[in-house]
Amino acid sequence: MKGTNLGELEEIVLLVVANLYDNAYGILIKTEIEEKCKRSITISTVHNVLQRLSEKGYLESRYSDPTPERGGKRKLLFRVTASGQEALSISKEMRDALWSGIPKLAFDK
Amino acid sequence: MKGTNLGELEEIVLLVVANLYDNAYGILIKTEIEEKCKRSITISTVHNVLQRLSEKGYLESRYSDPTPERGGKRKLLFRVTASGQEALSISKEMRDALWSGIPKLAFDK
DNA sequence: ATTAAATTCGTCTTTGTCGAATAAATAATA
DNA sequence: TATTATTTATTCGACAAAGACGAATTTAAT
Repeated sequence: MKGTNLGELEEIVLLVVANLYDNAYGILIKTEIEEKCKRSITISTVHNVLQRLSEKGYLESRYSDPTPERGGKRKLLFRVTASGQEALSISKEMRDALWSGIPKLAFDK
Repeated sequence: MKGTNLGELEEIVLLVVANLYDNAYGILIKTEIEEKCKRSITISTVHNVLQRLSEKGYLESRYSDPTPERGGKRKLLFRVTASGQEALSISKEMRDALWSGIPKLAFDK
C-alpha cells in the first residue's frame, strides 16, 4: 500500500473501535478482536496498529481519568474520525461490489 | 499475518479472480482491479500476489494455449480453490458481523 | 531483427507481530 | 509511613510477512 489503503488488520481494529464506541482502549480492543474474530493477537500488536491509524488520521484519542482500582491507570481512549469512517465505507462498498459480481458457477463444484 | 490471514490485496485479487471466472490471468486481473477498485497497480504486483496466493493453496493455475495474435503467448490462468473460497467466506462473515455491531451513534458525530 | 503480450526476478517500503521495557495506580508489610 | 510488591496500561525496538515497482526474460507474430 502506498499509504492510502487500509491494511487487513488496520480495518479490523478500526471496526472494533467503532463497535466499542465510547470505551475503546488497548486491552479491551485486544480481547474484542480475539472473541469476535477468533484470532489471537498481542497487546503490543494492537497498540502498534492503533498508533499507525492515528498517524493516518483515521483515529483520534484522549486520556481517560484513572480509575480507583488496583492498577487503574488512565487509559488512552480511541474514536474513529470522519476520515476513518470514510475509509471503512469505501473499503466495504468496494468489497460488496466485488462479491455481487461473482457468478454462481465460480463457487459451485 | 502469521501466514494464515488474507492480506488486503490478496483478498481483492482472490475476489477478482472469482469474478473473472474462466479467464483470470495477470493483465486482465490488473485492469479489472484498476476499474473495479479505482486504484492503480502494476502488473508485477499482481503477479506477485497471484504467486503467493497459489503457494497458500488459495489459487490453482494452468496454462492456456497460445493465441494466434501478435505476442499471443500462452497465459497462466487462475482459479479459486475450495480453500480459497473458504478463506474469502470467513473473511466476509467476520467483517459483516463487525459492521452489524456498530452502534448508530458511533458514526454520527 | 523487431514488436507485442506475458510472466519472472530482485529490491525496497509498508504492515503485521511480538517480547521486553516503562509508567502509574493500588495493596501489602516492616 | 516509607518502601516494596502487584496489577493494569502503554511505549520501544526488532524482525517477518505482505505490498509495490522497475527491469529482465520468454514466446509468439510481424
